[in-house]
Amino acid sequence: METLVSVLNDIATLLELGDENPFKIRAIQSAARALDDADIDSMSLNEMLALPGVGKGTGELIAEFLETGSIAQYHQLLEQIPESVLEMTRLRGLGAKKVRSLWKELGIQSVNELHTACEISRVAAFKGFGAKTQANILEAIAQYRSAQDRFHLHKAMREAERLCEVCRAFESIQTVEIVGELRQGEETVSRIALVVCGTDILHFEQQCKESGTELAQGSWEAETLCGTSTNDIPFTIQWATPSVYALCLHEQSSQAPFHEAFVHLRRERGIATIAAASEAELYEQSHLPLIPPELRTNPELLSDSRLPHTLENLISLSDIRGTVHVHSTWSDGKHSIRQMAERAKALGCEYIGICDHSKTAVYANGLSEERLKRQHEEIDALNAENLGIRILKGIESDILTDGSLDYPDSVLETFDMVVASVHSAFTLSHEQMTKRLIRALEHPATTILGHPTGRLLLKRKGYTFDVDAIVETARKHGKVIEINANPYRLDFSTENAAKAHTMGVMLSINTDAHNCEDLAQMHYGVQVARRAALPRTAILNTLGLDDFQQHIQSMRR
DNA sequence: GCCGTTTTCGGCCCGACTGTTTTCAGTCG
Repeated sequence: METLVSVLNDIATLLELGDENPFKIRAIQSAARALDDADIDSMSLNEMLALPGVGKGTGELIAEFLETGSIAQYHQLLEQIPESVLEMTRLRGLGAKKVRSLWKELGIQSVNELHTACEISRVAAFKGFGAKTQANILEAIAQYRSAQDRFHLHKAMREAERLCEVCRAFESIQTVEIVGELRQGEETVSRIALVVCGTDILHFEQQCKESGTELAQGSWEAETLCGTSTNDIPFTIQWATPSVYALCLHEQSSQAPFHEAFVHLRRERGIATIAAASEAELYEQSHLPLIPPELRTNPELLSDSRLPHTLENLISLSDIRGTVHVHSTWSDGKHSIRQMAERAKALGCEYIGICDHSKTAVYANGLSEERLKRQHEEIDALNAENLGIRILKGIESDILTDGSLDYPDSVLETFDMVVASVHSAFTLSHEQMTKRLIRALEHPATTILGHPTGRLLLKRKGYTFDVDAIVETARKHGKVIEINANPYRLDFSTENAAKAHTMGVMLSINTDAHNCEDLAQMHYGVQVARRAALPRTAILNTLGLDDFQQHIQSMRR
């Protein structure tokens, strides 16, 4: 979906492809950046026009977009430059300059043509490019294509919830449930899946047709409506009558082998009926405790003697007592410390750990030692107001290339907690990166290793290092490893989180929120932990304020 | 195109990394 920020950035890229004045391009990009960094959803046009970096020219574009939902200049540019050329700039490692020379001098007009050109080594032979670049392009294309039919959780979830609302408004529908990959907590999803319950399918079909939504364009396959949402995410809506609804929910919210084993077990236990009011009732009929969708993967779980214990202790969102590793306007966040704290409190948190970027992260407005002092004064003042939530002084310290942290020890001592993260030099060797992370974990000031692998889902693989050695170092020094709940990251993964827990390392589920809304993404991280079957005791931020503070203080010794 | 002043033009331009080059252009966070 085109947003104001994405259209402005596309205009800038198109101008760059057309060899416009670089300073003009940068001006548009910096206006787009200013809008992206600001909280524009709650801003008036005049407030947007007052942002630094927004002047007369971009101001007119913004006004046009707000009024018409589009920008004429964008469409004019697309008449001169094919959209498929613009698409090539989405490939990792290819910017507008390289794409322009491929397009203008080699006549390559699309990702497909670029792929062919690489395969016959036409690109490697071209000036400014070489064998390595060609190989990188092929890898970028493979990555791009594999990401094309998958979607980030939060984008699919937003669409799924909207489709649910549409269905809920139909008289023909009694209940609606999101199922499939979203409900099971996959890292990314290929489609949105809903199950709807009702008694009159013809009435439902009719209401879909008349809804004026994407449901009208869908096609029916048996009792399932298939289509594509306005954000180009495929969806399926399965129709179920009340008697089969619960079983249908179960089937659509489980891995196939698990569901088959479940049905088989029911048959073995002589359960003849398929009717049940809910999944809970299905499990009750089967003399089993309710297994949540995240764990419906391995059929062996059904006969696991530890199952009741696992389920009783399984982490859930309501166990979370605090949110640490969040950003504010002091670095690259959209909202102030006060705003973040108030929202966290509304979400039920007892404490919030403000961890803005450290000084090396210049592009993210990282904090100088001087600004840190002022930030700490602000936090002291806010805490003195008794907001009903404790604000902890934290930092997301860059782990420098040699594994050291970003401030001298005298400064590091002033924080309640330190999240240590890698933001640069991703391409160190396996050995060097391992050494780097070990050194960071060995620092007494380090509390949590942030987004440990550095992966960006559908975009970038993590850096390479010895996961076992890092987990072992964390165990040895009593350090905590993050499960970053941001749907672009989900880092540590379920597999790694399970490994860390097995090896005796605590994890912390952190949103890494850069604005108030993202504080509500905690549940994506909780899903990662639930898929790993982690108990609440494995998660640092299930501790209440006093225990949490005691724990992080004891880690320094 | 934006900005700011030594103010209506001229400068803007982080810094690390990569891959291509033999000194630098392009990309990215």
